[in-house]
Amino acid sequence: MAGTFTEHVYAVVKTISKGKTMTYKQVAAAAGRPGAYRAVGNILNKNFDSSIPCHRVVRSDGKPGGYNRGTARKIEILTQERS
DNA sequence: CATTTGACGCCAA
DNA sequence: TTTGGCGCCAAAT
Repeated sequence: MAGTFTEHVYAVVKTISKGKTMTYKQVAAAAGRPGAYRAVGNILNKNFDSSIPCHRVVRSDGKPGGYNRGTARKIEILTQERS
């Protein structure tokens, strides 16, 4: 079990079911730091692990946000899984 | 060790 | 309703 906030974020994102999406705030809250939604984005940004569906994490505005592999790619994946 | 950055979020104008 | 500015946390430099 990870004791660091970063590891918790990874675990939470991995928990997101296919076709589902969670906001950065929800992920941060689930990780134990509801106010660290900023850090969540920064953590995922540096994360290049394909085992982590970081593309399932979106903004509260409904916008996809960003993606370390290209925002357009993220939108495409989300559209595919959401269908 | 201190400062800046960054895939955000919410409030005020 | 839309735009701008401020605040937050963790990691990188």
